[in-house]
Amino acid sequence: MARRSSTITSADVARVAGVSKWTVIRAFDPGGSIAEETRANVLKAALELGYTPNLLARSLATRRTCQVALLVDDFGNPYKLPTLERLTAALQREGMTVTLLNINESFDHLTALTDARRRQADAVVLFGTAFNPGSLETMLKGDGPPCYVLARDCDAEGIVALDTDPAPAMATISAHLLATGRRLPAFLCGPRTYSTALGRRRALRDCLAQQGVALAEIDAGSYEMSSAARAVRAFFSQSSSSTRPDALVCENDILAIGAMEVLRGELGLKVPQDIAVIGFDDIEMGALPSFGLTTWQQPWAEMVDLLVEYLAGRQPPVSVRLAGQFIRRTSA
Amino acid sequence: MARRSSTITSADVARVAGVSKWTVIRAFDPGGSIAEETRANVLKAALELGYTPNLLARSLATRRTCQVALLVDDFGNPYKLPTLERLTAALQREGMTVTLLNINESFDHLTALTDARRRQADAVVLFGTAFNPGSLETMLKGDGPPCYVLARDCDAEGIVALDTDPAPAMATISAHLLATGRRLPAFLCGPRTYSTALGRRRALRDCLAQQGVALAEIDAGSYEMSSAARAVRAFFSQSSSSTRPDALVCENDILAIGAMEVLRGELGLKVPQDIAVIGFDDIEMGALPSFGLTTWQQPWAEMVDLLVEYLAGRQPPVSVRLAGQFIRRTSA
DNA sequence: TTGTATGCGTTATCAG
DNA sequence: CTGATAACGCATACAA
Repeated sequence: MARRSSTITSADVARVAGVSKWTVIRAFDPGGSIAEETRANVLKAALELGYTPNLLARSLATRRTCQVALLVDDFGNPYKLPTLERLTAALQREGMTVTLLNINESFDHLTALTDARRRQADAVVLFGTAFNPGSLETMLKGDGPPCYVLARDCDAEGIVALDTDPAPAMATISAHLLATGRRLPAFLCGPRTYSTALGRRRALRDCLAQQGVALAEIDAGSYEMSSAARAVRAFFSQSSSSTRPDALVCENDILAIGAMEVLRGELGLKVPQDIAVIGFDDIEMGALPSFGLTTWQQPWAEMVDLLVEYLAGRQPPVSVRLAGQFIRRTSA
Repeated sequence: MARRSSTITSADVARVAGVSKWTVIRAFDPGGSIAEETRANVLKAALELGYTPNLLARSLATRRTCQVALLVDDFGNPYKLPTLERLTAALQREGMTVTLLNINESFDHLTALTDARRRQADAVVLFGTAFNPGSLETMLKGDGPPCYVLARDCDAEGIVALDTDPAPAMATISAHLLATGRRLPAFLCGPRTYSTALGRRRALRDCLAQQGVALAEIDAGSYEMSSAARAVRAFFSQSSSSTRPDALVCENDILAIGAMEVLRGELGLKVPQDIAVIGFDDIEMGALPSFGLTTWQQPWAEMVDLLVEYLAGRQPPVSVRLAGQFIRRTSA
């Protein structure tokens, strides 16, 4: 193979330092048995030449890349950004780095998982993506990196999921609604393919049913504010004043804000007087005085930190469902 | 070196298919000269064994990783998310993948650039990060991957920057303000270390000065809404009714919204009657009826698409300053 | 069309 | 403590 690159390698440094290339490598190994004087010489030569170890070659030999493949598909939800920020920062502190894989129509889970395998990623993290647990299981069959699911539940075999438990959240929300006199609650959910939609809705419905209260259901079909606006507009224009919901619980904050804009801006309803609005996630936007969105805070920091413990190998990976916290503001 | 892994390699497939490992590799090379029958056999064996080429080994040999290191530091600005989405999607379409590097106190540009070099990234993209052009130049000295700067200007040697030109933006905004009778404009900017702060402010000041109008300056110090709120609160509480600004141009939409919340919610001012508010970026939130933020849209799609052309090697990389577009809503 | 030798830059292991 | 040899899995050039 023709040498057509000018990359500086350990052999180059070795030549300059007057040692063998293995000694050069030892100089870069914190625990390498090497004389201090030799190491100093090598490091000096390395600095002169601008040498830096090639991680590709290292990974090939050690079978560790220190890279985590992160699969994301809903870029419309702003909560992803702070979570991404915390996750990347924490992993970088551990010497690991994140490869971001955007899941969409032309790049599905299988493609992404294959890419992660071919790149020898140390682990794969599915961050809030919509997936079919069954097909995921078959995709992960055989060898391949360990797989973690963040912010979504998943009972597939051998997959560790870190999720927010909908039960306490919806129990609290239900109690709050009933305590504040709401009797005609509705639930606004996004795409049906997301398990969170089902989980949260069912949890809320069950809680309300125990008190003899029914839950109306509105389908936005996606997690976009405009979809929420459209769905709310359609639903409320068809409901008479006696059947009109007096509370709207939304699958996430984005939907809640999209709904609120229509309720207040177009339908002239007052929040919370005419209708209570509750979200889920606790995104920054919801905290603005203009919205004052009452919501359920997902324990992002906790989830991310725990995930990093797993990835760093400090704790044995176990699926968990964390609680989160009720954030009461002015919208309910 | 002991063989301690169960990774399936081309040799394994070769054994099953009854050919040499080089033939296996040819089967996975779209342009490889190989008999159709042989290829079919090999692919069948590969499928059985679950073989997939090891990109690490390939990259080591070809000296191409098809990985782009993306350096990001301001995770507080929601516009990053859609841009990230478009960039990753476009690159994945080109067979490239993004490694996300979070720049912060404990992981600076030098660390990130070194990591990118060690990992043999094909290119480095600085996405709206605050950096010192001088030190960047020295860091990039020598070999190393080509470096691109997205959403920020940069005249460092050998660096290609894709940016929004502040001149036409501020000319338009200035004209709009004057045409709508504003005479006491102020500019709200984020951290001083960001070149956009200086560029936009200076451009606006120059335009206004030509018409004999002075520009007051408010310093938020960071890109957080709370900082904007604090700065606006402080500034307006000190200004008398005759010196109070009648227009507030903000370095970005986040600052604009933070400011608006205080202006309307705390100071009881009407937007745009009492004061016009203008942002920069055009984030989704600003388009909500509750804000109706008039702003300057950065041409994200254009910038990203052009960057991808460069990265894919279809166009010779050249620094550009794109125009963008005035988005007039209700706030000014 | 197929097989062979050699190189990519590192790590692991062993000999001195 | 240092040097040497074999591996990691694939690509390239060349020979058959």
